[in-house]
Amino acid sequence: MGRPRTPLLDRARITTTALELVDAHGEFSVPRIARRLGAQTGSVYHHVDGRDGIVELMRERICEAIDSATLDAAPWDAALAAWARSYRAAFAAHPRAIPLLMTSPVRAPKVLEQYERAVGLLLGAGFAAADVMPVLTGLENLVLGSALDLAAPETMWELPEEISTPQLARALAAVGAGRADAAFEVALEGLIAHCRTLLGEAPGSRRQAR
Amino acid sequence: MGRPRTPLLDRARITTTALELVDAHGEFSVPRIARRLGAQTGSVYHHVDGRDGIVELMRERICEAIDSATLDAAPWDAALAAWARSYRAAFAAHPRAIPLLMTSPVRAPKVLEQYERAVGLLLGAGFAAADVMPVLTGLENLVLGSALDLAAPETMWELPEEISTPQLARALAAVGAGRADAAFEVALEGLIAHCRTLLGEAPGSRRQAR
DNA sequence: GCCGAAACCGAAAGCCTTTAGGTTTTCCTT
DNA sequence: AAGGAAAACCTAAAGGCTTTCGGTTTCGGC
Repeated sequence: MGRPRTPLLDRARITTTALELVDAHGEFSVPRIARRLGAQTGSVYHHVDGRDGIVELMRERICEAIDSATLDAAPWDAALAAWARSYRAAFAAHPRAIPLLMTSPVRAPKVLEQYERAVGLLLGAGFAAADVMPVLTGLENLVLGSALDLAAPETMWELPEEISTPQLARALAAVGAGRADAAFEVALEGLIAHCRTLLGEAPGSRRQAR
Repeated sequence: MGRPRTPLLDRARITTTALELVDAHGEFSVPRIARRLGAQTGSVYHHVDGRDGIVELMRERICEAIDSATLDAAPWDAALAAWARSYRAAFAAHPRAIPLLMTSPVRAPKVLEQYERAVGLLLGAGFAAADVMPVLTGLENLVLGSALDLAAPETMWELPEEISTPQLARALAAVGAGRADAAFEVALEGLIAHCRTLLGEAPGSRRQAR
C-alpha cells in the first residue's frame, strides 16, 4: 500500500478503459474502471473530475478523430460537408457512447474550440448570427442520429413477441449499412441546400466575409 | 401500516409525478416519486415494471399527445409532414425527457402501433422496404433534435469562463424560438423532398401510390 | 362471513458516486 | 546529498439509488 513503483492510473488509461466498457456493455462505472486497471475505486478520482469528467474525456478522445482541417476548405459548403462526414465517421466508431454524450453538456475545451471554428466559418461566409446555431445543431443531430442507427439499430427497437408489428419488423429487417450511408448523404445535401437558402435570404445585415 | 383506505399510488399518478420531476430537475428516481406521493420506495414496484417501466410510461404519456389521425391523410407526404409536426409538438412540451427516451428501447405497445402505422403508410405509398426505416429514423432524429434545442439549448452548451469562445457565445445568444421553428420546417421539407426522390428512384416492385 | 388478491410498510442486499485521511514513493530544491 | 512537498495509491465511510422479499392491513367477490 502507498504509492506504487509504476503508476497504475492516468487520464489516458482511464479514458481507454471507459471507452472499452461502453463499447462492450453500453455503460461504464468508476468501480469497473478501477477493477480493470487493478486499482481501488477512490484512486480514480485523483486523476479525473468525477464521473462527468470521464464522459468529457471520452468525448475528447472520440473527437480527436475529427479532421478539423476540413473547416479550412473553401467554399464554406464543401468545408461543412467534409467536416460533417469526418464528424460522423468519428462517432460511428463508438456508437454506444453517443447517448452518454447527448445527456451531458459540452465542456471539453478542444471540442468547444472546434465549434468555435465552425461558427467562425459560417459567420465568415455571411450567415446571420441567429442562423448559425440552428444550422450547427441540425448538423449535429443529423450526424449523431445517423451514426447511432448506422451501427446500433437494435438499441432503439426491441420488438416484443406478444405484439404484432409485421410491417415494422419487415422494415427493420430490410435496413442495411449502405442505405444508412445513402440516407446520410442525401440528408446532408438537403441540409446544406437549406443553408444556401438562408444565406440568400438575409445577407443584408452583414456583408461578405472579412 | 398495511393497505391504506384510499390508494396512494397508481400508474397514472406515478407517471405524472415522474414527468413533473423530469420537467423540473431533468431526472427522476423511484424514491423521489414515492416521497412525493407519500409512500415508501418499495411500494412503487407493485404498480410498475421497474425504473425502465416508468420511462416507458412517460413515453406513452407524451406520445398520447401525438395526433395519429394525421397518418390517415393523403397524399402520403402531407400525412408524414403533419405527423412530424404533431410529434414535435408533443415532445416540445417535455424537452428534458427526451434524453431519457433516447437511451432506452421502445417497448410501449401504443407507440409501436403508431410506428407500425407509419411504416404501413410508407409501404403503401410505394417505398421500398429497405428505405422505410432510414426515413422514419431520420424523421425521428429531426423531430427530437428540434424539440430538444427548441426549449433547452442550455442543456447542451455550458460555456466556461476560462475559455474564450466569443463567436460561439454570440451565436448562442442570437438564437430565438422563431428561428428554431423555421429551421424545423425547412429541414422537414428537405427530408420529404428526399423521400420523393427515393420514391421516384425505385418504384419498380410496387405500383403507383395513393 | 370468508378468503384470496391488492396495496402498502419495513428491511435489506448490492450497486453506485464522492469525499476524507493515511501511507508510500518520487522528485525538486537547496 | 538531505529534506520536504507533491504525487499516487489505499482504506474507509457516507449517502443515494434500484430491486427484492416477507409481513400486515384492507378490499371485493362468493
